[in-house]
Amino acid sequence: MAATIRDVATAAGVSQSTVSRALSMPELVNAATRARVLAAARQLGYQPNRAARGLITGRTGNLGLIVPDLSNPFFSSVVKGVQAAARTSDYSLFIADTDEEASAEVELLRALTQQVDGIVLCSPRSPDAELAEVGVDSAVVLMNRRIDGRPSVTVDNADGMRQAVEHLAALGHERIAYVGGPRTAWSNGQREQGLHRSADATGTDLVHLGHFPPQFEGGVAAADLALASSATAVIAYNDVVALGLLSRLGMRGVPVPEQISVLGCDDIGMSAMTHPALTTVSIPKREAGRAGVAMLLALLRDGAGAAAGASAPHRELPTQLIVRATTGVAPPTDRRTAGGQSTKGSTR
Amino acid sequence: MAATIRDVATAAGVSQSTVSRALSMPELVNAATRARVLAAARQLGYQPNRAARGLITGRTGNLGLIVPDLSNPFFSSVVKGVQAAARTSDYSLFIADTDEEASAEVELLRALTQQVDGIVLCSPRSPDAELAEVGVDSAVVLMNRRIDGRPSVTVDNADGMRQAVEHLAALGHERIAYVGGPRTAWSNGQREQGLHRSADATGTDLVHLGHFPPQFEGGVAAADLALASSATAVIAYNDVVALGLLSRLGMRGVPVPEQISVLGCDDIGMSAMTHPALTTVSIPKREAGRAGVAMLLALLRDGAGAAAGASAPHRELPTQLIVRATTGVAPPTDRRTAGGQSTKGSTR
DNA sequence: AATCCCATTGCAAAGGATTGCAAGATCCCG
DNA sequence: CGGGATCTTGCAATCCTTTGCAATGGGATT
Repeated sequence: MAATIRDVATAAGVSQSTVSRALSMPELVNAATRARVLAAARQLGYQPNRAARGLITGRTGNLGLIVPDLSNPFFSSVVKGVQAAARTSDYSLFIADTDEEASAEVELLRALTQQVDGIVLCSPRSPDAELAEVGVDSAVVLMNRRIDGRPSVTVDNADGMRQAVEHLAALGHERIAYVGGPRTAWSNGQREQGLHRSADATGTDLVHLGHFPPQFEGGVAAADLALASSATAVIAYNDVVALGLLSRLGMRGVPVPEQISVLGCDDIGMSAMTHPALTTVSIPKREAGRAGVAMLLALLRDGAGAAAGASAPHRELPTQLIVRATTGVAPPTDRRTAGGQSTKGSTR
Repeated sequence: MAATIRDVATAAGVSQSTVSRALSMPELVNAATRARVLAAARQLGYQPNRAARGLITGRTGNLGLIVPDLSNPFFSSVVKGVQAAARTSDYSLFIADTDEEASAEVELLRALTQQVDGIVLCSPRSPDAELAEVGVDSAVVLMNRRIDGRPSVTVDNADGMRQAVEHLAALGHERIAYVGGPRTAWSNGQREQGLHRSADATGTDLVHLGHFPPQFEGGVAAADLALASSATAVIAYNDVVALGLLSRLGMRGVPVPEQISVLGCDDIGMSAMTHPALTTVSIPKREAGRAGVAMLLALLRDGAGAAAGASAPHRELPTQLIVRATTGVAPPTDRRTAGGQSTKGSTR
């Protein structure tokens, strides 16, 4: 049905090879011939068949992206960055969502690997060991996860937490609660480390409330624990969780930030729009997506094998605290546990 | 590098054709031979090269999905439905985001068309005419848009609006404002029609506030107009816009639903989580995604050409009003414009 | 004028899988 | 035991491009 290279060749009165060259290595063919070929190609609406090309060149012109949850605004932003970068480089993008299931990751990785030239694996939940054995043959860039010897793009989570803790400490908070994300999320580990270090450095207490699903409901569930912890500030694993916190706090009539300060992470669009607007550690999501693709393409250019060697490229993007309205000066000591009293939980 | 069908053939001591048949038409080959082939294939980790297969069969095993904005929760839900359905049918999915730009649609459609067997085009913003000339060669299922002679999946927007208006009328509202979505969105037109019809039927006034971007900011911008319109209830094009409305109303200190009721559309996850929780017209998003894929696959099975004929399949999914907390009885007449007084705009 | 070079172009071989056709084997029935 | 039907299996063509190699022809050099 569609025009093939033969049709173009016939129409232009040349051989297939000449058509092929006219299109992909223009300097090798005579200007006049090239013009004739291009005209014929345009007129027939010719577009090279990517399957056939892929068959012989061994490259597909496709990239893959695997994320834990497309409906998480953090990931949609990353996706947009990846998408934009892929498109400007003339690559098409396969996107797969694992629904936060670690087992789906390797499976998808395997399924995708043969149809793409490279994969951006975003925030993988699988243990290092499983990840290690996959994707050795195709280029894979890890995002939000660092494994020795593998290319990766990360953000400086620890520094973000440092900014957050210092901000809170400066406001007089002495006891800070952390609502943890998935145990399997590398970035969660990073944040906890940064948190502990900064808490020590500033001499503030850090109470870890546990691990919660990185969703709104997770925050809702954590809110009461936060209140009962007698902390005057809560840092959430991400903004969505922070929104959940805010929601439950509002429901219980706890004024934010008067009684308790709330701080998120990611800076999703929604965060600026709540009341009060959420103070958060901003992550350059789109930029991360773009960087991932850039790294992938560089890998492909230099030969994927080369990168498997000792020096896997790594890029770390900065984070930035955005102070909005959910953080304020710590309440005077006597008011500290006032709001939490309605629940009969201990203050610990 | 990877094992090819030849390797398997050699290992199993049969010809390539036998391997091919053993894998894709098992009943045609002797049980013993088949077992031998399968063993060899498994042992070598053989996976058929999709490009090569696609070259000869003319099918890629891929589907495409085009949406206006991946970061809109409505679309992420649709994506999830499409994704799930595609995966269970062993298709891979290309996803493209047009960033709400109509021109990107045809472009992407064209680019994608050669790499996929079929495309789900979700909520296209392009005019009918442009859409008509594209994708005649590959199967395209329209979603949230109906064009004669083209397969489509839609939801019963008009009925959703009927439910909304009747709900409000029953609560005593006599003047309802509508915050319109993009002029180019088919579903917006449908909603307006349903709105007018139901307003007439119930004898309520309908005031159209104009067209706004289908984002949070759109709702923020529309809130003041709504207040000034002296309507006692506002229906928003979608939930995200409704959230924007709520935010701005909150900022102005207008109590919802005491002074004004707010009603959204889509039922995105967030809607149930706001305070007060948003009354909305729920759309079966995932189901729509699944239905789109199902239709696409049916089309492919029956030969895409056949469907181009007179009877393009169409499926309309129901909508369902979900009453939550942002709608309440209309305020008594004397209070009607009270809250709006702080702005000096007229009550019209 | 003979030689050599270079630019340009065509031939034909991949690349990996599917599939129509035909051949060989097996089996049943008369 | 012969003939036909039924299973199995292999051969070889085909899908569309890319690309190494060779051939052609003209121009420049000696």
